[in-house]
Amino acid sequence: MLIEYLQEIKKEIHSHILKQFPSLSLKEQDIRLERPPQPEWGEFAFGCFPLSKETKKKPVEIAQSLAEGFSSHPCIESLNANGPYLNIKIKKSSFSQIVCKEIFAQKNRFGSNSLGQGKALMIEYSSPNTNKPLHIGHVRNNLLGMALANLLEFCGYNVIKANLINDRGIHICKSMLAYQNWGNNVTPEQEGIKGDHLVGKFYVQFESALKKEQEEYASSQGVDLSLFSKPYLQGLKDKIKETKDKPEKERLQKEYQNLNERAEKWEQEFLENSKLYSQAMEMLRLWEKEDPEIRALWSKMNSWVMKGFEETYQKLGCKFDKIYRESETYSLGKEHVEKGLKEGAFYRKEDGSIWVSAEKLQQISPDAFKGIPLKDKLLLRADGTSVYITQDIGTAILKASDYPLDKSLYVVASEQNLHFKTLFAIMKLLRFSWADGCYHAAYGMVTLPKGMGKIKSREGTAVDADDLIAEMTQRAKSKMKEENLRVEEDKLEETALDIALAALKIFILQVYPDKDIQFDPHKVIEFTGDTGPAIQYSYARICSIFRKAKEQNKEWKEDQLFAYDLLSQQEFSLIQDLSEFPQIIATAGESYNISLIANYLLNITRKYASIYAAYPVLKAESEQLRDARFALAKATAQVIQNGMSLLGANVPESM
RNA sequence: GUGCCUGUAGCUCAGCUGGAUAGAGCAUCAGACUUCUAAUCUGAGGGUCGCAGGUUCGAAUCCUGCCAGGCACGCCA
Repeated sequence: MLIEYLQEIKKEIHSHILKQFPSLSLKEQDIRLERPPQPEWGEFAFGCFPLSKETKKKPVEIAQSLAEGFSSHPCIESLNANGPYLNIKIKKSSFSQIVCKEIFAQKNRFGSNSLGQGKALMIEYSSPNTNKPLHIGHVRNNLLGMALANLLEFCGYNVIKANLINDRGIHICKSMLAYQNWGNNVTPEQEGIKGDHLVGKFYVQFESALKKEQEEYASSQGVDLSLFSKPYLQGLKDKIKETKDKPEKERLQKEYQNLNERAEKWEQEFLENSKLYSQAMEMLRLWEKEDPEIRALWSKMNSWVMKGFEETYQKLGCKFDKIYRESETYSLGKEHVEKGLKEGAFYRKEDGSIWVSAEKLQQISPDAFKGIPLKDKLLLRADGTSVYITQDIGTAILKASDYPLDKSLYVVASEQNLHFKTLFAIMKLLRFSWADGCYHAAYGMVTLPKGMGKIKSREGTAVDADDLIAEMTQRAKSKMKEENLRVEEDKLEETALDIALAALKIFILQVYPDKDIQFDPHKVIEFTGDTGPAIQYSYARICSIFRKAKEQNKEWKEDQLFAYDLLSQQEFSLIQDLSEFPQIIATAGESYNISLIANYLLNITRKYASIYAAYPVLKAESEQLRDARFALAKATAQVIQNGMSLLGANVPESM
């Protein structure tokens, strides 16, 4: 077994050190083996720095003396000193044998572990609003969520994938109102477009009508709207920064503050006078009162949207075990807020609204709120209607009562960091034992390049998920036709989609989750270089080798001892990379960091491509060498497949 | 203003639990298809790791301060 083998090497190094320096307090688990920068130097390296203090010798001397004093060991070929490092050369043949044998034996389980054995974990992701179609920002969420779910399942957790549908609120009513006003009772079927796109159209229509109304109102009041606009205010901000003259700077700052306040006030005033907005609010009230007509429209439009989402989910490979709807959880949230009030966790203001105090939050989670000048948080309005966090409280409690959860992950953008800190603290205040298992798996935004503003559906700057996938699939298809077409006609569509999705998934998942991703809608996601298709390409070429081998009657069976010692340094180095896959998975699983896997796959793909060009399998100089290369190819393909499947990407056998 | 995140090659990103000469891809230039799939490979050029201090035998990595960008601080969701 691989783990035992690596342990054995550590053990030997440890005991070898103690032989020379018996008085050391060094423990076996303190031995950290690294990988030398040059493969020729060896497979592992031990830096002698930590021994220097106790032995009162220089690391260089220690390495020297350790190398000289070594005789032999079944796994270790030789020890060499190189400066302060003790470089270890192992018996490559037996190591390769162990690695490949393990991969062949475990197949698609290779790399898995039992980190989460016996633990139930819920992962909530996607969580869409039912008023507009999914865009590139949602795609990042969906891909991260699905990949995390796969990864954690691979790490032994019993994973429950949940989706919380945001199907209630003023934004939903906006689309509904637009449909009622201008929709002429059209259906997605009549229009021939997906339901989410149709509803999204009405949402945009509402927003532009509202904007028009706003402009009209402004001119009737003699207000210059351009002074309140984002670009103008931003320009003023930039000017303040540039201004050196103090009095002038202060004057500008005052002007900025003044304008900001006026803008806010005016916005408020407009909404109070807006016919459209008050219609939408009236609709929300009717919805809360369960007005049958409004509820019927709501159900109809929601089902259109959900049907549209399901199509997109299916393409992206997103699956869910449990669907929660905000419309079904917010009243439970209200109940628990009332309960918390009775138990003294919250307090009630004179107007009847219910709050949690900043002090209580700070007390229960001091670390989370360290240094933050926290304000009291509203949990329930005076009129008894719920706010955003009310329904999240309800949903969290419902989740834990539906399943006995050890961990509960929320895949939500990092802009909501404070919200989740607050939510989790409230759960602790309500003394739920599972509150400590809650974790916000945050990720950065998908942004447009500088000067292009923000991604916003209602302003039409969003990159639509369906459009993007369709366009990429089209490009993959023409690319395949451009090459020698190696794919059967009936598999063309499917393969093109696989390639497009792999490109999209690797593009997004290779980036460290905390980082923002800059996405230029005018540039395409590439298919060449360090991309998803490159990983698939390596896999397809390996499959091709085995197909050709079969045609040429070159038999190969994996359950043999191969002459791995004939392999080149470069090839052996790849075997060592493959042996590290389980460790990558474990680290990724512990830190919820998907990008480690994507980058690992790109790394081994690059190495394999180089090996592919330099070391032919079928035309190897000897049969023994050929068989060893078969083994390496097979093992590489298996690891690529395992890694890609965690990222939710398919690997076609030809492309 | 306060807090969190980010700053590495022209561009997009790895590396960050301190360790050997800071790595890829794209773009640029020069090579390689009668060869297991050229969506590839080989090579070249390209870096004050935001800046300044500190800790250390050793810092892209840890600490402090500053600078720049993003986000949050709503009876919006």
